[in-house]
This record gives sequence, structure tokens and C-alpha cells, in this order.
Amino acid sequence: MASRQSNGRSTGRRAVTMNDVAQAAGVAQSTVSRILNDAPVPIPVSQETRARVLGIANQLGYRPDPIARALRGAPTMLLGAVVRDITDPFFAVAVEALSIEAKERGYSVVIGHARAAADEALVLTAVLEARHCDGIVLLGDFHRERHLVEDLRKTHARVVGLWHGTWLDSPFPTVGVDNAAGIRAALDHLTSLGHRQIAFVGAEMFGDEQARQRAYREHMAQIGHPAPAGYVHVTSNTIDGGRAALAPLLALRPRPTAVITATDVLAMGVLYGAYECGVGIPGELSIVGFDNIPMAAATVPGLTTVAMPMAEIVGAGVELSVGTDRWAGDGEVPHRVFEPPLVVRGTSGPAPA
Amino acid sequence: MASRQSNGRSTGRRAVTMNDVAQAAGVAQSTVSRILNDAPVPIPVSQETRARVLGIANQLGYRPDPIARALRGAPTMLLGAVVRDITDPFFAVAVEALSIEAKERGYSVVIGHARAAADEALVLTAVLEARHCDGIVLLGDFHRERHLVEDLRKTHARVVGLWHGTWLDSPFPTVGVDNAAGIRAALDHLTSLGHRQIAFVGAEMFGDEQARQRAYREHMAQIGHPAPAGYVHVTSNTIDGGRAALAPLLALRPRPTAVITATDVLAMGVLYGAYECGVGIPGELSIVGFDNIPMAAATVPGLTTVAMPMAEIVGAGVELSVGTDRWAGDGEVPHRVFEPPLVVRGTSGPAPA
DNA sequence: TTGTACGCGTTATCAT
DNA sequence: ATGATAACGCGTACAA
Repeated sequence: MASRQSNGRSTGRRAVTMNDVAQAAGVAQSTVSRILNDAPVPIPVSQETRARVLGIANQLGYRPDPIARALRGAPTMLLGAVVRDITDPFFAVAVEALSIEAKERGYSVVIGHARAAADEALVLTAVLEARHCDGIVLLGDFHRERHLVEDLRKTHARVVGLWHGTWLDSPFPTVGVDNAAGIRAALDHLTSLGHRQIAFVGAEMFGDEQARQRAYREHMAQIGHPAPAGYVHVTSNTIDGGRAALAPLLALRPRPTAVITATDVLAMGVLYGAYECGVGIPGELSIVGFDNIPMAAATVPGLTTVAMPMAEIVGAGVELSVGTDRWAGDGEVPHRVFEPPLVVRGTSGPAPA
Repeated sequence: MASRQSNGRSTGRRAVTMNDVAQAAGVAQSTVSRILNDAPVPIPVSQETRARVLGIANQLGYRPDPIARALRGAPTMLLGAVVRDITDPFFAVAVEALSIEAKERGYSVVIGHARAAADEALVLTAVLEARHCDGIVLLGDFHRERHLVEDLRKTHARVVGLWHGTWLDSPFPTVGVDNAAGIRAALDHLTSLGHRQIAFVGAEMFGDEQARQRAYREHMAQIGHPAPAGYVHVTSNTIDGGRAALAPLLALRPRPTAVITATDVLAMGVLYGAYECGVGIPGELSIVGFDNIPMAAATVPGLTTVAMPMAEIVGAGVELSVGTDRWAGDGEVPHRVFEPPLVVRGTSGPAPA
């Protein structure tokens, strides 16, 4: 009975421990532990004391201390999420989905930013691995953050990368989307509407960007319309970035009749820019986005876009990290890819004559 | 040396402990502890052993175990976020802001859903308080969840409520927005544009909803145009909810020339509905939302809305919970209210003649 | 200047 | 059927 108040939280009320329960019940603390944990195998517990202890524990409002349990090796049931830019609507939705999928498996999500800690990977590790997360999910492409990756490899947590883009030799399992198939679907949709002059607006920061841009170029060449100079416009992945991309695109000759964007955020920017410039959508210009973020359904007109199979991808990621079918760590590193369906809404229409 | 592998994580690599460092350096574990924690006051440490221990610790890749530290009473630097519907764009943004504000104070955010656990408050408590969060931030109005509130009062964590709406006798500190002032600003803006027939679209689930609706009624009465029957339409806080609200509103006589919505999500729904019905915005109908969610700037036309001072509110909440100026728990429970500025964009215009 | 011993709340392994 | 006891990794008062 050394320090009694020095240890207390600021609110004063000390938590009820097993010892308290044991003392109140007049039994040993180990007995309480057995009863409360439903003694796995050893030997039957007397129904009498069992009921008494359970009653007292309940009455005293006993709650097991997960920290003490974790110290004994129990999983923390914490899933870390490393997200580069939580301001990006896409990643916001991803965090939502992650939180939901994690919860279904009894896990809680801890959010960690990467932006400021890009240099000092230690900081991030101290924030996540140090929290003893059972698993860590990387949201986006981090293969340029070498320090981070190095640190993550040393960690005990099960790391899984989502949307790692072109980084297919990742040391961690990855789950992503078939960017090429998505872009192809978008292009096929546009060509079937008569479009031939199709531009592309991309963003550097996005991990899957390279794959999407490459797929665009390849497929354009395949259909006999290799992208002319200026048809690929790279900007920042923001509404404003997309908005500013429109003017230079419309100045091109031949003038594009359709635009595919690497993300819905860019598409919304282009859409807004078109509204400002008085360009009719889809009359004068068709737009196809990528991701199908929630607001894509509420733009005017609704945004035609390649739909990210969000639940599937995030679900697979959580499963690989902390699920019952998690990767054992042996054999080949698994890389899962999901196919994105095209969602046709109002921003795509027949090519102008 | 009892169980050595039963304790190990699945990856096998056991973490480096202070004991390992001490053994490698040939000193006592307590010495390592002192050196690594930069011995607060006691007495100077020999530079010789100090350097040696630090070197070995670094070389071995020693990392303090936060769990063991937490068991000793150290703060977990975890901030729990209880959010009712993480699917709501507004709360998604709130979580982002929370994550940013928390990080600035060295805290990480743990996300907990409330939706499914509304009945069993124990579940949620087991997910958050059990994680030994130093603080808990309630996002939205939970005063109906009596079990949750009861449990939260017993917790050691510092609970703070954000957007608790009309629940001003909350046992926890609260931070919110001046709903009445926001609605008033919206109404003044519309009346100054000549509008008199102004309807209101609200959502039940939102905590601040009552205050906003009441402010609407009161101010309408004040300006001599008490809201006629049907002018207050309550629906679900979704795009579809707002979309479906438009038709009945337009059927009213006198027909409204403007609509104020309780949230931007509803406003976007109304806007989309207008697009479907061919109602010109703002020519035939003006719309003013509430919250200023990011996509409000990208609608066509841009959404006029009451801007939630998000950073201020969340910042104040974090500060009250785990900040340096946190509420000591004594005296009157603090309730902070921030004023929301009106952001005028394209959905509001002169009333039709 | 450094080593020893104890306790935080659990679980698990011995004895009784 | 239950009680004592040893860890888990760390911080710290106390002894040397």
C-alpha cells in the first residue's frame, strides 16, 4: 500500500481491479481471474464461489484492464491506418470503410498521418507501432518513403498496403484496383459514344496515377488514336487543379471532346470549370472520373466514373492484416486486385458532331 | 525463463527490452531506464556508461513499450472519437479535423462507431475507455443514449461533446456552433435579396437540428412572415432526403422562393432535385445550406451556406479534453459556442418577381 | 554513480 | 476446488 493517490488519474476514481473483487469476495485474486475468464480447461469451479464472485464483480463494476492484458501478450485489437492526406475525400471514405470493416472484426482504427512525418519515419512508427497496433494498413502509395518502409519491416505488426499502385514488389501484401481495366472501361464507354479526341487529367501524388496514365496511353494507341501532345495534363489532385486544367485542354487542336480524369476530385474540378466557362456537359464535353466518391452521385449532372470497389478492397486489406485468413508471412507475398465497374451517369454523352 | 515462444508475436521477433540493453551493456536495467529517460533530477549520470548504453540501445533498436509505460500510469496519448455516422460527410470532415488537431498535441485518434452500439453502451465503452484513451470526444448529439452517457461519466477519460445541440445541461464540457446566429444570417441574407416565402428542410438525426429549426421559426415570425403549414419539411439527412423534399415544397401555396436546409448534404439533395425537375437555381429558387462541407464549393452553382468554424470547434474540443488548458473538472462545466460566418456562393440570388 | 527491489493489473503455473 | 507465486516491461524510492 505504497502510493495510492500518486497513481490515480486526475479524476481520482481508481479503477476496480481483480484484487478489489477478490478481497470483497474473500477469495484469491487468481480465483477471480479464472472465473472471469471462464477457465479454459483446468478443472471445474465451484458454482457457489463462481456466482458470488461474478455478482461482486458486476456490482463493483469491474472492468478488465486491457493494458495489463496487453502486457501479458494479448492483442491490442488496434488497427493502425497510415494515410498520406486525410483531406482527400477519397481517403476520407477509405478511412470510413476501414473503420467499418475493422469493427466487424472487433478492431478499432487508429489514425496516423504520414504527411509531416515523411522525413522522420521514426515519428510515425512511434505513433503507430508504438501503440502496439496488431496491424497497420497503408492507405496509398508509400514506396518512396524508404525510411517508413524500413521501419515498418521491422515492426511486429502485420502491414498491408492498399492502392500501392505500380509498386508490385512490395514487401507487404497489397490490395488494389485494376487501374488498366478501369481506364479501359472508361475509354471503351467513350469511344462507343463516338469520341476519339479524349484527353487525360492526372495527379502526381496519387499512387495509382502512373498505372492509370499508362493504361490511357496504351489503349489510346491501340484504338488508333495515340494521345497528341498536351492531351495528358498533370496537376494537383484538387478541385482547383481540375478546374484549372480545363482551359488549356480546350485550347488544344484537335480539341478534345472528352476527358478522363485520374480521380473524381479532378473530375469535379473539370466539371466546375466547365460550368464557369459555359461549356455544356455532356453536350460539348464528356467527363469520366475514377473512384466514385459519394459526391459523384450528387454533381450536376451526375458524374460518370469508374467505381472503386471500396468495401472489397478495404475488407481484403483488413482480412490480410488481422483477419482470420491473414497472411501467415510465409511463401509468396499476396497481391490482390479487384475489378472496378463503370458507373454511367450524366457527364458522358455522344460526341458532338 | 518460462515461456519464451508462447509469448512471442506471430512474426517471432521478440521486441528489445531494457533488460536486453542492460545485459548487453553490463549494467542494471534501472540504469538504462534512467539514461533513456534523461533522468529528471536525481543525480548526474556518468558520461561513459551513458554513451555506451545509448549506443547499444540504438544499435539494438530499442523502443520503449508504451503498454508497460501505460501500466505504470503514463498517458496513452490516445484520443477516442465517438461518431454516430461516419458515413456523413460532415462527420468525416470532423474526424479529419480532429485527427489534425490531436496530432498537433501529440495525440492519435481512435475511431469508435456508436450506431450499432447504441443499445449496448458497454460495447462502446469497452472499445474506447477500455483502450485507455486519455480523452474522448463525442461527435454529435448523444444525449439520448443514456447508457452511453452513464458509462462515460464513470470513465476516467476526459469527455467532451461537440455539436451537442440543445443539450446544454450536459455533464461534459461542450463545444458547438451558434445555430441561431447561423440561421439568422442565412435568413437575413435571403430577405435582403427580397425573399419572403422561405421554407426549411431539416433532418431528425442531427443534434443541432432542433436549434436550427427553432431559430428558423422564430426569425420568420420576427420578420412578419411566420412559416406557413408545410414550410418545415423534416427528412433523413441524405442527398436523397433533400432531393425528395423538393417536390412537396414546390407544391405549396404560396410557393417558396427560397429554401434553408439544416445541413449541406440536404442542400445538395435539394440542388440535385432542382436539376432533375428543371428548376432554375438561383433564378427560380434560392438555396442556403449549413456546414460548408468541402464539396459545397464545388457544386454547380456553388452552394451558399453557413460555414461551420470546424477547426476552431474541434480545436477547442481537443483542448478541453487533453490540451494544456483542459478543464480541471471543478467549477462550472464549460460550454463554448462559436459564431458561423455566412459564405455566399451561387445558389442564392434575388427573389423572382 | 549504480544496483536492488517493488508494484502497476493480468494470466499462467505451480502447489495445496 | 482454490491459494500462492512468477512473470510481462517499465519507473522509481531506496540501498550500496
